[in-house]
Amino acid sequence: MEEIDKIQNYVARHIELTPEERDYFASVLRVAKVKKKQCIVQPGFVCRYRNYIYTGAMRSYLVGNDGQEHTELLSIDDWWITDYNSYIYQQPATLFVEAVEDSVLVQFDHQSEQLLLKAVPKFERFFRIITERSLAFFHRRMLSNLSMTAEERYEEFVTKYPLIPQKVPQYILASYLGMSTEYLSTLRNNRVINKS
Amino acid sequence: MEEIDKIQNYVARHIELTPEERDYFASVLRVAKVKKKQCIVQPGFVCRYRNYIYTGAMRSYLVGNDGQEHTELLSIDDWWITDYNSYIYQQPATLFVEAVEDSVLVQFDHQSEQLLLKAVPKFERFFRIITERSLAFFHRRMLSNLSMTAEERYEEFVTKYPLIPQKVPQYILASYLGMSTEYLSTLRNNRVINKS
DNA sequence: CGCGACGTTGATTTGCCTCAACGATTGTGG
DNA sequence: CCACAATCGTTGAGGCAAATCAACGTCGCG
Repeated sequence: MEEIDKIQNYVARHIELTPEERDYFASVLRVAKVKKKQCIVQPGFVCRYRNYIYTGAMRSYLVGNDGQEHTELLSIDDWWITDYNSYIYQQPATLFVEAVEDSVLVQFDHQSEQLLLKAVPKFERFFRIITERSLAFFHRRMLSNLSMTAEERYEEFVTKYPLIPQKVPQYILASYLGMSTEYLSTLRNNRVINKS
Repeated sequence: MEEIDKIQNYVARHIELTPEERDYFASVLRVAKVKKKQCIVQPGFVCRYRNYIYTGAMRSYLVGNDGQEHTELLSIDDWWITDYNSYIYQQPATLFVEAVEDSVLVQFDHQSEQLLLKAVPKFERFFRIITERSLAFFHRRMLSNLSMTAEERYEEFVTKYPLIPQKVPQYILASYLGMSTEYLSTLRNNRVINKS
């Protein structure tokens, strides 16, 4: 299957596997297709899967006490998504994980991941590396949120990730960047005026 | 040395080492003592070390374009600190890493860490686990910053980490929580009034 | 065609910042 | 051991970035 091939290539960029190891790895994977707006994780239920996005776009978000949605992570092809705290500690989720558009995922379930790590310790290295990169990403985002204004965060986002705003409705982008939909809307219009 | 013993115990909680592996590990470590206000990392220089805090308290912070300090991470004994992006990619730092009080650190330099990973692959597992936890922590902090008010973040912080506010001056706490010193000060006083 | 999802716009409000001045505490050199 | 200067916290006045509220336009889809 092409979905499995793609993630095999992804893994091969970081560690070298024997054909047997590749086969074993493939055997623990599972492909899932989700429709736009469908949720694969909900608060209160333990999150079973770490999801590699083959195609599509997903997001994880929290519904606050005030009823507002706050997007924790926006993720597109060749990236990952899950309720991270729920997945690694196997505790009830606090987030929704939802398809922003029709998507195809490759899923790792938690128990198989543990078995895989025992059987093929090279995967420790694989997960170390991708976790380090994800952490470095979150460090950068944290700094942006602490030190930049709403407008600067928006500008930074569209220049760093020009593909995402094309796929994602603005109310989601706004909730990811930590501002209201209305404010993002006025920012975008001021922007057009300033540029001309 | 007791500093080395402590980190050996820390490691032993996650992986089992042979005596030879323990000795090799100890040989790549280095103990550093830093005085309050001393910086061990500065913008523009590549960050050489990952630091385990034996005793003391450290922080990493960014000086924004406006000249304001934004504390990325506050860390005390038995935790870690570094300019993460600088360390793992070995690129020039953007942060200061400073001692909040006199501290004793156990330092891993980047090159030795790579050699250690080759020589003793079990450490892949060790770093995977601590990186996962750190990432989970950042996910939670991200959500707090997106969904909570300044007052709620302060309340959460003092109940979760009651030890830290005792060690850390308020202007640092404020810059960690993403608010001004003055505002944190008024929050604390309103709080006293409301409780009585 | 009609409804729901999404984006926009303007008026008003507010959480938090900035600025400025003033105590309190700490530490340091003479 | 004291005097003086930093460093740190507090308080209040005023201001601004961004939220909220409300109403309306538009598009896509069942």
